[in-house]
Amino acid sequence: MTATARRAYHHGNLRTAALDRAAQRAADGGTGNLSLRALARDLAVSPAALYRHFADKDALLAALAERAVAALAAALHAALVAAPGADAPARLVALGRGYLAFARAHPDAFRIVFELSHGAPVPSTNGHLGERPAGPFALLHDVVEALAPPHASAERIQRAALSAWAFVHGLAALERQRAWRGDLATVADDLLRDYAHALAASYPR
Amino acid sequence: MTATARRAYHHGNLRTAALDRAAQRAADGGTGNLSLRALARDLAVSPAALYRHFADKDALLAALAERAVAALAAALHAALVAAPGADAPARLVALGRGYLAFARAHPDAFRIVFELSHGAPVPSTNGHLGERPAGPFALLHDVVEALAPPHASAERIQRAALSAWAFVHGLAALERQRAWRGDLATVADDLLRDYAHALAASYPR
DNA sequence: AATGCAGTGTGAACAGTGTTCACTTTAATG
DNA sequence: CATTAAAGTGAACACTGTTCACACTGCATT
Repeated sequence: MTATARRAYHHGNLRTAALDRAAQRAADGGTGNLSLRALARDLAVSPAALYRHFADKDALLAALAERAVAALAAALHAALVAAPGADAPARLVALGRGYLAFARAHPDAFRIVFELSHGAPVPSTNGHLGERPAGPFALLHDVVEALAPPHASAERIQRAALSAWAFVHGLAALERQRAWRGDLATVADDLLRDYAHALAASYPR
Repeated sequence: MTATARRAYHHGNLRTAALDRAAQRAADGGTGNLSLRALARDLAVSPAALYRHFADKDALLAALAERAVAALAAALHAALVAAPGADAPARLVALGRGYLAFARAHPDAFRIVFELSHGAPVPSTNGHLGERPAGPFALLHDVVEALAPPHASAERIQRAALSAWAFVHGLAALERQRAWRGDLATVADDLLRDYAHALAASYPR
């Protein structure tokens, strides 16, 4: 936004170019195959040049993770928008499907969001997932809230949202490592529906 | 088991010594800080020596993962044994607690099991998690089966077990990255109980 | 308009890495 | 005892992340 984001001196806005290329390079080959020197080579730039924009390789990865979080949020939002008239359970299912689809389509982005190489603090769900949620988790929280009766306590909703997140995230993680012979995708879809209905049914009591 | 496992020539059973040291080194500092050369230095051995026992660094990591899977299975088994007279839901909760406790106590081992550096095939739950389960998943499968009524189809049990695994795994993953302010541990425990009861309640229908 | 000056990029260097290769040592086996 | 295959060595190669003194660039100030 300052002067950095618009145009640069020699190269013409490195940083974003570096991030683009890095994301592209991570897409095939994984995060492990990402080397600063190779990246610099791709950009026809000295290896040291990158250090004017990223303090560290981890900083580069962190910036990449930030982008990935935004992309995930956008994907989830799109999934909700694509199902406009649906009731709350259906919206929850749509959200879960979007989550799984994102994890499937961008495994590298998904991975980098949820496991910053050195186990760093991690923005994870963007901002702390605890109280006033923001980012991807906010969408889930809202849907879960809509699913709950009006008298449901905030804490209960919070917990339900966390539970749902854990469930879908677990499915994504298991699916990513092919821990199920045959396509776990369709099974996951069924489980997703079951979960949403079970959650909805759990409230009247 | 052949001659390798018992005793070695010069060093006295490298490989296991290397794995021990590697596990210990991964315990503090993470898998990323694990370097073959440093490992060789620790063992007072030439870097090339390790290549007589591991084709690759990834092979070393894979062997480490294999160990971790066994350790996880042992931990889960111990968790079950520690709750002898409990009914099925309580046993399921015990299993989940054991899983989370393991992920907490050995984050490195947990991580290496579920994300082999380069996204390799991954033994994950030991053998394929699909049909006749073996390893850690087998324990879960049995408990879920005990929870279900006799007329429940094998497929349904299979799915329920997968669902439970995904849920607990998701909790572990979220907890590992502190995606919840305050201790997610106690909340996770509650959610675990809720889940077990909800699963049990879902059957009569 | 000339002059600073901070923002960018360079090139060379350092330490450390995974991996290979020809070589020597070792212990068991015929 | 001689052979042989396993086990370990040392040097080398091609990389990597990171740093440093330096050179360039364009904006702002005098």
